[in-house]
Order: sequence, then structure tokens, then C-alpha cells
Amino acid sequence: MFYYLHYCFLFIELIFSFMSEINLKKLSEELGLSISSVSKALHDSYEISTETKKRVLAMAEKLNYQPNPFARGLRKNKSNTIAVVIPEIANNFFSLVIDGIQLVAQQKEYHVLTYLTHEDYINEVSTINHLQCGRVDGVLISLCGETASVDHLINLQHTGVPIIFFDRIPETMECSTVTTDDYESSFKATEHLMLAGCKKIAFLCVSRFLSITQKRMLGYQAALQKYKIAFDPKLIIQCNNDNISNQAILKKLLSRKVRPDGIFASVEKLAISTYYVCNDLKIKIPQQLKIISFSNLRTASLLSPSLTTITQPAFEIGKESAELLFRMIKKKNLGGYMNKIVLQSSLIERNSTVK
Amino acid sequence: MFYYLHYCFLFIELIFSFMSEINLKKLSEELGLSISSVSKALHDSYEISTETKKRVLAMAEKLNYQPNPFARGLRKNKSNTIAVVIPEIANNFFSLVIDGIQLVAQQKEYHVLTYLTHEDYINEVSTINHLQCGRVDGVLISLCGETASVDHLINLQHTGVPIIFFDRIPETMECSTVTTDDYESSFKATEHLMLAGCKKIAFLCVSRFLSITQKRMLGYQAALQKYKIAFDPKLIIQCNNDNISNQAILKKLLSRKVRPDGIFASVEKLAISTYYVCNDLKIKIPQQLKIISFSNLRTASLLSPSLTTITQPAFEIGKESAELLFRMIKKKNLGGYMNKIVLQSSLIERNSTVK
DNA sequence: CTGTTAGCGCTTTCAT
DNA sequence: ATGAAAGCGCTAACAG
Repeated sequence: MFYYLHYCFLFIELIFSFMSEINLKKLSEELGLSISSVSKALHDSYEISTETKKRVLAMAEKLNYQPNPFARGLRKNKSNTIAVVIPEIANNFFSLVIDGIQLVAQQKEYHVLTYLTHEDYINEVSTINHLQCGRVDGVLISLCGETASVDHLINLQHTGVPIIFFDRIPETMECSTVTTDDYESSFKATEHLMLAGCKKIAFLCVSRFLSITQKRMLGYQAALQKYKIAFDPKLIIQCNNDNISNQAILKKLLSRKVRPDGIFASVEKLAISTYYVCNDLKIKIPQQLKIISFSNLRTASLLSPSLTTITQPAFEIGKESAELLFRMIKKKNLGGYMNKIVLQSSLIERNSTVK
Repeated sequence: MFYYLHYCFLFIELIFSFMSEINLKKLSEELGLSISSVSKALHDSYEISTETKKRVLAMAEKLNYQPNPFARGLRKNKSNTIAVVIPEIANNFFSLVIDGIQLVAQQKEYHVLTYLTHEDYINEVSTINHLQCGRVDGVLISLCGETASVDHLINLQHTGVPIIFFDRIPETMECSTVTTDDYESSFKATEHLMLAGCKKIAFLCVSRFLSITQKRMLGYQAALQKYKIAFDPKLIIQCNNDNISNQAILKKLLSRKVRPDGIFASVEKLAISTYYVCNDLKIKIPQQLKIISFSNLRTASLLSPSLTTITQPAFEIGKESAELLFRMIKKKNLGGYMNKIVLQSSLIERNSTVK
């Protein structure tokens, strides 16, 4: 019995010896120096002799010393962390954006917290509120489709946290943004369909009041106008975030007696849903219906038939946004100039879509 | 001049008043209570009267008090954060996994740090080492394809951080894992090709020494054996992480005088590359070459022709992994039993691939 | 039921 | 060139 206990304690001790985090105190004891000297040495302070610095660095390396991020964060009021808030991640556009963000963050030795709102406004608000307390040095966000008010973001900005909005930006708030040429590219996309002979082009969107939806719709309307085609509000199709219900909506659209002959999907997933519905309804793409879509689908040209896309430079959006954010963090540039970066999308024609 | 300075100060003051984080001290001053009472009230301690609790809660709400995560983390030695370490994010499998992880993390009010290794061992090691110092309460990881030694992970485990490996797991380390039935599903996939008439099936992989590659290859070999087809090492094609060079490799493979009549891609991207190469070489799928692939491509059935897939339950893998991790965090179950969870993949036949 | 205080690990000012 | 000590905001043990 006692032997058992004895071993038990030995075991526990073993665990604890493993678990012992090495901190400045242990390091300094090991070196016979004071805590502050070690700290200074690790920060390459001019106050410390080269000899000592070498010893400290060697020992830190040997014991694999890693400074406690909480102690440092508490003391310096800096987290070395940024937050990325996006509607969803299982999405080619957003996962590419994150890729770009991570690249820059890694270079700057920053950590990246990711949050998903699932297009839910309540989620967005509570996520942002959790960021009020210095958990992050900056925030990158693409608004959820239901964002009604941006008060939560204004509050966050007021607490001194730099925010960069990308792609889905607020209209009623002074802020830095990274976007693409939504109006121009939508104009071109619509024109593309009309040049291919379309007369009744439906515009599919998820959230009518989102900045990008607005701009894309304006581009669509302007193109119609150029070709003297009357704008028909019945061809603006408001979908949502649920694929099943979207397919029902699209089924209804494509079963109308006067069916559209072209689809402009302002979001990738709506184009995909259209494909499935066309398959059900035996509608031939592109003979009976031509489709163009905003999309970052890497297999777009392999689809049957392939999908002509407006492709946003998602990776670059991530990179630019992150770089802009780090510039703001560095300069503590708040209340100053707000930056507006606009990148170019590219229209990728896949021959089988038109003709 | 002096006026200018004056305004300058006013401005700075304004900024600071905005930026003033409210902490327990301010809250307690506002309420005329001690800091500890406020803290206890916020934690719903039995020591505090209902009346006081109400007052405190109301004031905290009013001032939108958020506890400083660094102070709390430092004190409690707990971060309320987990890390997810994956090879890449612009990948249907991994982004779905993250989706599952985030769902669970959000429920548990945890934060999620994401790190990408880009299949680079050096990156993996340095990422893991940065996690030694209590930055996270647990780690979810899928190994990079070049992982040579797992010492960095053993070290991390020894410091007391629970680790769950998913999909790509180490072979030489006692650990908890969440995987899928790679052997069985690969067997079925290979069998599927053989039943469709294939005699020379090439096996494409990215990293030969990865656990999943091994298991998938064993399933492939076992199926060959069942159908009395001799195993040909020349049909094991080692690719890498670069699409361009992979296409060159595949081009070479498909230009052999005795060309394979079936492809089993152990990774989605290799199947896609095969499609592109076949297009170049005018090889008809599936007439001249049948393809099956591990894949989470949501548009697999829209590809031309559609791709038959073994689809791993990526979202569930994420959920299960995260849930297991939180159980370990709660129980501080280290050195104890290691859990091994195995989920089922599903073989999704798309009619156009075979026949 | 409420208040006082020590201390988590680190940085930084000041003293030597 | 090195060390002592205060304090970041919070929690928890202890005192009253």
C-alpha cells in the first residue's frame, strides 16, 4: 500500500518535472543572474555585456525558454495576435483570403485567431464584443450578410483596436477597406452574357443589403442600360444561406413560363445550386441558360459545362488587408486617414459556357 | 502655437478617454465596492449578496466590461484558447475540419488560433515550439507531409498540453487520434476500379511516409491481391505539393507506352491535376482512364466527367477531434489512456466515372 | 457578506 | 553592467 503511494508520488513528481514551464526566474537561477538582467539580455539591451548576453542566449536555447505570452501581454498591453472574422470558412474565397493573411502574419510573428459568424448578426456582435479587452492588436473582418448596425464595430474602433474591412464593408462608417472592383467587373460580366445573346438575365444574390451585392447589382443594371434592356425587378433573386431553400427558389425561377436565358450569380454557391437545379429540370447549359458567377472555384473549367467566372484575387486581398492592418498597428494610426484599397478581379472565360 | 498645442492635448485626451479599457478597478470605484467583491460578484460567488450581484452585473453590462484575458490567463494559467495546426487551408478537407472545430469551440467559449505549416517540417517545429509557453490549452494537429521526427510534439505533450492528431497521425508516439477507415475505404476504391475493368491502377500520393498514405496504399495492395493482380511498384507515383511539377509527373506517367487504365488518387488535388493532364493529352475519362479519389469536393458530380470519390466526414472529424480535446483539457487526462477514434468514409459513385 | 493582500511572469525604471 | 522593485489586471486565500 505504502509502496504504491510512494510510486504514485514519484509519478506525480515526474509529471510535474515534465510540466515545469521554464520562466525567467528559473533561467536566472540557473545562470546566477537577476531576473531583470536575463530579461534585458534576451532583449539585447545595451546595458548587458556581450559575454553575459551570449551565456543567457545559450541557456535560453538549451532549456527552450519561451516567454509567457500572458505575462508579456499584460505588461505591454500588446497581444501579438490579430483576429479574422468571416462569415464562413468552407468557402473558396474566404479560405484563400485566410491563406494570404496567415502568410503575412507569420512573417510578422503574429498569431491569428479565427472566428466564424455563419452569416449571423448576433454571432458577429458577440464575437466583436469579446475582442474589446485587448485580446487582439487588430481585426480583419468581412461583414455577415445580416449586419444591421455597425455599432459594435464602431465601439471596438473607439477602444483603439484597428479594424480592416475586406470585401464586405460597411457603408455608414469611416474605416479602412480592401475591396475589389465589384461595379466594373459586374458590368463586364453582364455585358459578357448579353454579347452571348442573353436578353433576360437574372441576378442572384444572398444578401441584398451587403455592400458587394449593391455594387454588383449597380454594375449589372448599368450594363443592362448600355444595351437598352429594361431592368426587371422580378429578375433580382434574393437567396439565402441555405442550399436546400436556395434550390427551391431557383427551381421556381427556372420554371417560370418566361424563363431567364442568363444567370449572373453574385456568389459562387448560387451558381453551383443553379447547376444542380438545371440538371433536375433538364435545362441545358449553356444552350438554354448561360451562367456567369463570382467564384474562386479552382475546378471551374472542369465543371460540366465549365463555369465562366469573375475571380477575385482572394489571396492578395488577404495579404493586402493584413499588411494594411500591420501598418495601422505599428503607427497606432487611429482617427487618422482611412485607407481604401481596391484590387482588380479578372473575368475568366471558359469557352464552353458561351456557345 | 500654444493654442495648437492645447488642442493637440485635448485631442489626445479624447483618444484616451475612448481607449480607456474598463477594468475591475474602475468598475469597483464606480460601484463603491472593493475589487475582490466585484470579481466575486461577477463569478457569482456565494459570498456575495444577491443585491450586490445585481448591481455589479448591471454596471458591468452598462460599461460593457470585458475581463482582461491576459491577466486572467496569467493568474489561472489557462488561456481558453486552442491551436489548430494544419498543412494548408485552401483545401476542402481542412476547411471543413476547421468548420467543425470552430462549432465546438464556440459552444465551449474557446478561441481558436490557426497555424499553417504549408507541408514544411521546419514550420511545424517552430509553430509547435511557440506553443510551449501556455499560449493554448490544447492542440489539434494534422502532420505535415515531411514530418521526420515528432520530438517537438513529444516535448509539447510533456509540458502538459493535450494534443489530438487527426487524419495525419504519427506512428511512433503514444497519442490520441481521430482518423477515418483509410485501409478499408482504399480497398473498396481500388476494388471499385477493378470491377469497372481496370487492370493497371496507378496509386498517386503526395507524401509516401505519411500515416494515411501508408494505410491507403495497403488497402490498395490488398485489393490488388484479392483480384490476383500483381503489385507493380512503378505504379506508385510519388507527387509533391506543387501543382506544376505534379502535372509534369503525371504527364510522364500517362505518356508511358503501357499507360495505366485507372488512377487512384490518395489526395484530391492529384485527381484534379490528372484531369488537366488528360485534357492536354486528349485522354478520355472514363473511357481510357478511370479515376477515383479521396476528395471533399462539393462539385465532384459536376466535373466533366464527374469524379467518383471517397469522401471523409471532414466536418465530423473536426467536431470529434475538438470534443475529444476538450474532454482531455477538462480531465487533465495526460499520460492516461489515449483515445483512438475512427470514423467512416463514404464511397460516392458518380455514374459517369465508371462506364 | 465584504475587504485586504499576495502573486501569476514579465518589463521597465531607478538604484547601485 | 547588474540588481531591486513596482506594477500590468486578475484571482483566491485569508481576515474581518
